[in-house]
Amino acid sequence: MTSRDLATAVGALHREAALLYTRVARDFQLTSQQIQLLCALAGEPSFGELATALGCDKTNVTGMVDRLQSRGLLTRRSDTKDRRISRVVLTEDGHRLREHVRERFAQSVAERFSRLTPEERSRYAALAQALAP
Amino acid sequence: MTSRDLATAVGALHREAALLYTRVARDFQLTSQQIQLLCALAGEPSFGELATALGCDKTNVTGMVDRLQSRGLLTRRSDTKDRRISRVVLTEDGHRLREHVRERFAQSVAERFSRLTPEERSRYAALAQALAP
DNA sequence: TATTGTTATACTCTATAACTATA
DNA sequence: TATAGTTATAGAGTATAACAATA
Repeated sequence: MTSRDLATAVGALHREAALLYTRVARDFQLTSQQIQLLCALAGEPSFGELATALGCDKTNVTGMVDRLQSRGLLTRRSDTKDRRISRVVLTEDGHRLREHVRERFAQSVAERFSRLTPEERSRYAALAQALAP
Repeated sequence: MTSRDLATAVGALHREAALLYTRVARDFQLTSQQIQLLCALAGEPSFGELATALGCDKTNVTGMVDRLQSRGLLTRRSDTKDRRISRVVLTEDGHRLREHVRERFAQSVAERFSRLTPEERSRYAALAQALAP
């Protein structure tokens, strides 16, 4: 498999996943970026850590957290050691919603991959070979 | 591999690809969505076909095409059979740029996957198994 | 009547620069 | 001085509703 073929397969899988994220997000009245922020919350990350995980600037995280906080899904907590740092904490509602989102996304992925055309299947099989050691 | 594990791996690959797209796009002074529109241009799609391929509303395609057209990368062409339909055509500059973008993205993907940590590699290997027939 | 692309509107995401409060 | 989060700003992506041209 050439690097171009690998890139094509990765691009196809990326678009596929993006469509699923968008659909799931809409079902929950959220944006795709918002459910990705929720699912990226491991522990209690700082704003900077969230920005790195999401691949965007830290200035954007402020607004995204604002909007999710105003919906009661998460809160800010001051770091006890370094008072410059704010940490993002899921509320109970946030935990519940994230669990539902993950479950729904997993269902969507499973369903989508069970309905691949032969062409799509062979493309992903080639991707699988390239990824395997 | 459970459907949750599959979804986790797909999500990780999606985020990985998104970061690569963003970086490549910035190198060409474009947005991630713009290079995805360019790369999604197979033949001479209508606006509606583009919207479906990109997973967004047709109303957004108008603006995205406007911006790329003002940079000389593509043009509109009226369908000869149905005058309601406009088709999007890459210019010569557009073809050249798309080729460079694809090459750069392929390089980025190849380089990224050559530097996976053992943990990442095993996660993707599990994904590969789930994707293989 | 239905469909295609467009416009208007409102909201979200995004990066850059300048600011504050902490370190 | 340097860093973390914020604000202001500008541009781009997004969906909904309403519209003109065409079928």
